[in-house]
Amino acid sequence: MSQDDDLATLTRAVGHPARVAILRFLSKQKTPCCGDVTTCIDLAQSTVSQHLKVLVEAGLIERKGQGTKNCYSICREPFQRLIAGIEDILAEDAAATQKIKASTKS
Amino acid sequence: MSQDDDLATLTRAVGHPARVAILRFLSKQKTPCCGDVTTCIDLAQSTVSQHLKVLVEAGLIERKGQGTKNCYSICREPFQRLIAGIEDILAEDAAATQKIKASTKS
DNA sequence: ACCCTTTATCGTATTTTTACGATAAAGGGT
DNA sequence: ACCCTTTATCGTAAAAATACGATAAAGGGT
Repeated sequence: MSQDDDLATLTRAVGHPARVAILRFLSKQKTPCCGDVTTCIDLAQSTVSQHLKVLVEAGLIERKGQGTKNCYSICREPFQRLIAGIEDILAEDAAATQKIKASTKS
Repeated sequence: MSQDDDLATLTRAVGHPARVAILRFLSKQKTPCCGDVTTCIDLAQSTVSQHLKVLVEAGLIERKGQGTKNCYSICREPFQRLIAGIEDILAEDAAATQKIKASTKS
């Protein structure tokens, strides 16, 4: 997977109000189960489960099956990768500016 | 617009490989026009224009109509907002950890 | 004035996303 | 063993995203 695809996958997974809310909730409440999330999100249980699946498949969260109660928790690494990807885009801007400055100076 | 909605809008706008590629290109090449982007992206001109529109509407890039040649450039502020939003989610995690540590200690 | 380039928009088809209810699987408690 | 809770998955309907060609608008050059 290219870097662009990776960043697109990560941002797309975050890119829904319900999923942002879920991520924030997971961050506050450590490893809550699906039901905990559902009561806080005002969406059907199946819909919440689907959003959780999207986040798991993107690698942003992790499922820990504890019997009948599955718990979820945030994975920090992909978020760092996301931030790094955004910063990388902005950095290329800075690099380009640098180049222009250098060539103007000479 | 809530903070969650804002972050969702920003990440959703980034969340497509073509748009990531466009953003990266805009960052390297300062204020290129639509045609410049089109030749680099291998998509129809109308499709590229549509992607540019998505990015403009999210506020991530800016259009500067220079007559028949419209030029685009990156807006840095919303990217910072995006990063801040992600960091905010992770920070709540840290804050929660802090709380747990504090309560365990007392 | 004329043509040519550039690019946004329109119309449209296809695919994907989103949401829900219903159902099934999987344990936990008694 | 039985029921009850929990939750993923299936089926499905509606909405949104994605891509393209065709077209129109808007200047630039001669």
